[in-house]
Amino acid sequence: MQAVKREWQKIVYNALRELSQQKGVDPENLELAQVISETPPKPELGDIAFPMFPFARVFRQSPAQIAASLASALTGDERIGQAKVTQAGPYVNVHIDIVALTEEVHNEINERGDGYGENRSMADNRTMIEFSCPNTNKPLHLGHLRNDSIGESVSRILKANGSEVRKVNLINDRGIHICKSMCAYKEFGDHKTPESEGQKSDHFVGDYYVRFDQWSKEDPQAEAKARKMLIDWEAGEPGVNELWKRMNRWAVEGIEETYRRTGVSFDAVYYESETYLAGKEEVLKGLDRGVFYREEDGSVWVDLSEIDLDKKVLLRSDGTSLYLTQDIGTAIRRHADWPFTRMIYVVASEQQYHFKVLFHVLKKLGFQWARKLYHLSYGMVNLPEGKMKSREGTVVDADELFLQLQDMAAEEIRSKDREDHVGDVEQASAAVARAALNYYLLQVSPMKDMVFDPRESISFNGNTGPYLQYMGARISSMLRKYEEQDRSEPRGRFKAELLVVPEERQLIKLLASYPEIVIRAGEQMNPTLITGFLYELSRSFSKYYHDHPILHNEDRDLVVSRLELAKMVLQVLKNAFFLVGIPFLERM
RNA sequence: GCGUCCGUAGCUCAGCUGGAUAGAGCGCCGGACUUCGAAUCCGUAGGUCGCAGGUUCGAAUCCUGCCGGGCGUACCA
Repeated sequence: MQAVKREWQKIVYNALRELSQQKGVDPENLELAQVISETPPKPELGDIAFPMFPFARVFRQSPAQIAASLASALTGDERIGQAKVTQAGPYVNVHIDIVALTEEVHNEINERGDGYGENRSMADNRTMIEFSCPNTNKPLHLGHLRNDSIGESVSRILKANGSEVRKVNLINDRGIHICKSMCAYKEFGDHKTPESEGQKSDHFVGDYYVRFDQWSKEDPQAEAKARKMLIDWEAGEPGVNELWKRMNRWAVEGIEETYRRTGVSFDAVYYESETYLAGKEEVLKGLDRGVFYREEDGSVWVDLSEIDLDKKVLLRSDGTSLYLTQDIGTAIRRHADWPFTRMIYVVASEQQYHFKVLFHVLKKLGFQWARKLYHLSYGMVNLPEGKMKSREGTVVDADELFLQLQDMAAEEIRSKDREDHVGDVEQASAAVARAALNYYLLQVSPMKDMVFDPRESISFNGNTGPYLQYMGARISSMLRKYEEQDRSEPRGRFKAELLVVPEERQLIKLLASYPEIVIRAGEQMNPTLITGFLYELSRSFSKYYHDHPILHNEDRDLVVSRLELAKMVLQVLKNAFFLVGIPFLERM
């Protein structure tokens, strides 16, 4: 569709130049960039619109007059082929040759299949993208789910644009908060295990983190014990190390199970316990080179006045490192492991300051790639009742939420008497839950805070993931019906010129625009463009097949032509589904 | 205080590089199943696009100021 627009932009531009010569206006006053293409507000008006406002001055004519001259000049011109050009007020409207476009899109989608929409615009990119980054003291919550959805989706979108992509996770497996759950387990664990308690292992660990909180309120010694444990851990004390390994394994295994559930994966996993010392070394090197300075108490600082910020500690007075220090080490190590052309951090907006500082420090250290670091920040997820607060226990647990959605989906399948049709109810309901979750989370621009309404997200009416899946399942169902039909009848042939109703025209244009949507989503790193497109395509098709029978037609050619259109829609739905983590279902 | 992001219908959100009467979903009210699965479709009502200026032929969109809100501004992560 973009190609068609560009082509018309040139035709209109050339026609304008010719017109200018007739009027005795210097054509050099006209620029191609001034010829802006738009979409008319109503499809009856045309497919592409060119406003004539910018040319009123040079022509010393009203935009409407220019539009009228241009439309009549182009009408009958052989350059426009089967298309039509009309004037509507100050606009020149083009009614494109839809049959040609239909044939083109049909060929394109059939040839490229799952690859339709992919392009090579980012072919020279090696993108590393970090997301999720859980702590090993508690299970994932709703905030992580938004992070994961965005990270996974953006990764897929960048890949679709030709970039090489490496998804990395950074597991925060050390520090005082990890020691707290360990301490509580040591105190109250009584050799229990997730197996003995029949509990998901990360939840098992998380419960001890909560237990520590209670404990520290009753016993002032608790905090001291945790601090002591951190020192022992850093010293490599065997008993502590043993406990740490055990509990981390439980936490990580549980979290990985959640990833499998929600459809998230990584190409590489980093552990802070393995990289935190590297940061310290880098800071000390920077200190030697005079990039940083040392205070009297021994702490190491960076002066941020160059970026209008204050100053920041990089190493504590006792020599231990901080979050920022670790991230410095991790970044350097990652670039050494896999030299990227750019790196994206998917992290909540509350850490904007942190990344501003981190990127600046890396630049100061002289790393060229530091200018290619990007913080993809996203807003908070709130509940209809208000904010999630861990202290008040209003944090929505990821597993709990997912299972709740899955139950609702299963209930819906049962209430519609569809168990026999879907086969494995559990699998189908899990797929529906995934669609509901990912679509709901990716519908909102990442930057914005959002409200997650569990009830609305699990609703199967309206603008939801399950609705989109339903569209895919319905088309699949039609295709099956057609295959089951009596084969003795002669099959029809696909004829683009039979697809003439407005809804078909609309669908063709949507299908043709998909590749440019993928490009824009990639440039902006914004899955919203894909979710918006998906909804529009689904709604258009839904209305279309509701009003226009596909299989029930006398004309066999029309049946095949409409069926081919349905197949195209299905293919594009599938392709876009993949980019936003909606599982495709043949039946539901 | 400073930094940063946000402020569009009762609620949740779209709105491409500024362009023709600002769009969806939910909710409300009212229609459509002897025909491809009604998890659907159609229609009605509902908006001074926070406020005030500015740039422009034209502003929800760009600029400035104000008002309201989120987040940050730790030798926490």
